[in-house]
Amino acid sequence: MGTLYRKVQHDLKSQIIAGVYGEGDLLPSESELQRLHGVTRSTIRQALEELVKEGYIRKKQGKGSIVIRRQRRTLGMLSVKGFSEVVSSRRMAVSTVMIQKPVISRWEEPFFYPLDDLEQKAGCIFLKRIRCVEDEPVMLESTYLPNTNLPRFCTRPLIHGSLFETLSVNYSLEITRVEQDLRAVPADDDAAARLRIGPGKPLLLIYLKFYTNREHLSVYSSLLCNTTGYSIGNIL
Amino acid sequence: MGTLYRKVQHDLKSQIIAGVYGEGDLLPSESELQRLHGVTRSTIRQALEELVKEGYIRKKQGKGSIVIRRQRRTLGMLSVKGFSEVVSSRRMAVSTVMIQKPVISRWEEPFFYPLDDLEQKAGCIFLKRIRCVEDEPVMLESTYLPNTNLPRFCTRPLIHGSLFETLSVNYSLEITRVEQDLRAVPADDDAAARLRIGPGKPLLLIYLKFYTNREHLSVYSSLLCNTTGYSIGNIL
DNA sequence: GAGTGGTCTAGACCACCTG
DNA sequence: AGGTGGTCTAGACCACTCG
Repeated sequence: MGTLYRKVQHDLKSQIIAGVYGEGDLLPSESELQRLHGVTRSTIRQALEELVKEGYIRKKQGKGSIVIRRQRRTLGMLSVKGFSEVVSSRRMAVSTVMIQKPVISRWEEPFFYPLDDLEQKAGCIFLKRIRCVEDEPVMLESTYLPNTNLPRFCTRPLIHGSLFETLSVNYSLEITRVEQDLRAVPADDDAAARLRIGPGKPLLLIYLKFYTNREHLSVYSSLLCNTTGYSIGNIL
Repeated sequence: MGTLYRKVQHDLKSQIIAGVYGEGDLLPSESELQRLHGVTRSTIRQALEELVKEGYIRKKQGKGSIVIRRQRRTLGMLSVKGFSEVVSSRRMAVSTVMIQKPVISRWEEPFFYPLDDLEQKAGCIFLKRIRCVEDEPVMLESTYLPNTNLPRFCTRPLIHGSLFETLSVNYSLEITRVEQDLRAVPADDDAAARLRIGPGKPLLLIYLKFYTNREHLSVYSSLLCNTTGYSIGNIL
């Protein structure tokens, strides 16, 4: 933190995070910040420019620097939010039915994503859920994660029914990156029955790999989505 | 284009795109650019800063400003790269067939995305292309953009066959954000014929809205993808 | 009209890279 | 050692917003 503008940037960021300036508030004007920090306006402007890049503020000519809602990065299509969070923010009744509680099993062969040696050896924890909107099944989700250092994962229930919340709270695992792979496929008999549609009807198949802050521990999901009633949109 | 730094930015961008400075080349130093354009270094630096944001160059202290392969931010699944750029980076033979050259027409009713009044009034420029990999048609792309202040768009050919490059170079339009909407649908007769598959086969339908740096000018695309041979993956 | 951010000038010193 | 980009100063004028 040797430079002046970094110091100013850090100060302002701290204050925003601490709530000194809330969403929609104006930061002090550039000339006022200039006085407060005892530097020139260029230096202040550089600090503010960084905060714009980081998504803390936006600037409006003639008005000022406005604190904005800190929005989560969208990591690929689904972002890091879970299903419940996503759909419930749209005021729809969502529910999840656990078809297969977490169990230790083998990795399916062939698996839809290449696994490294350590993941392969560790074996697999598997669970399967149906996601419903307004009591209508819309998504069939199979999740796989390597069975490494996740004590009692299969015996304790998920926190708030959320996989990612459980991983975060119980095991300090945070999602860092997502890869995905999309295709349209005809429904097989099992999927057709569970999603209550005709066999052969088009389904959206999404393979997901969620990288975490722990090496050799990624979460894999395959989603089969009936998109006739609800399409899969952006999450911002 | 009133400002000096925009002028410098535009000049340099044109030269990079024209190949005057190729990938890996160094731009003239800031002090040299200062002399060349007859402005102060701050102005030059602001222009270069913009080019960094747009992904044309990166800067290295003690070295210079280095032209980089143009890779845009990943914005949602498809990123802002065009089709050619995406697939060709994987060493496959890709080609595009223009089915409908850009023409002025009306917006389809109903349109897949809500349009604002100005867009609605402006009318629509429409084009339709088939994307092929290894001479096999895999994607049917319909593109719509409001007919506002895009002189000679329909009469001039696309630069390198790329829509986004044309918008950037000829009209200084840059993509800022993308929204998308995904679903799986059965192929209709037209799509089935053009993609050489059976009618009713599952296709991935992607609606895209590309926001630009100009208000009331967004680019809309609908993509129909045959994912049996090639799935739609992440672009990083 | 007063205050805001946007642009621009003309300098200066420093940290970093390369020959 | 000489050139590069990184940081910073001390001014100036303009375009925009709002009361």
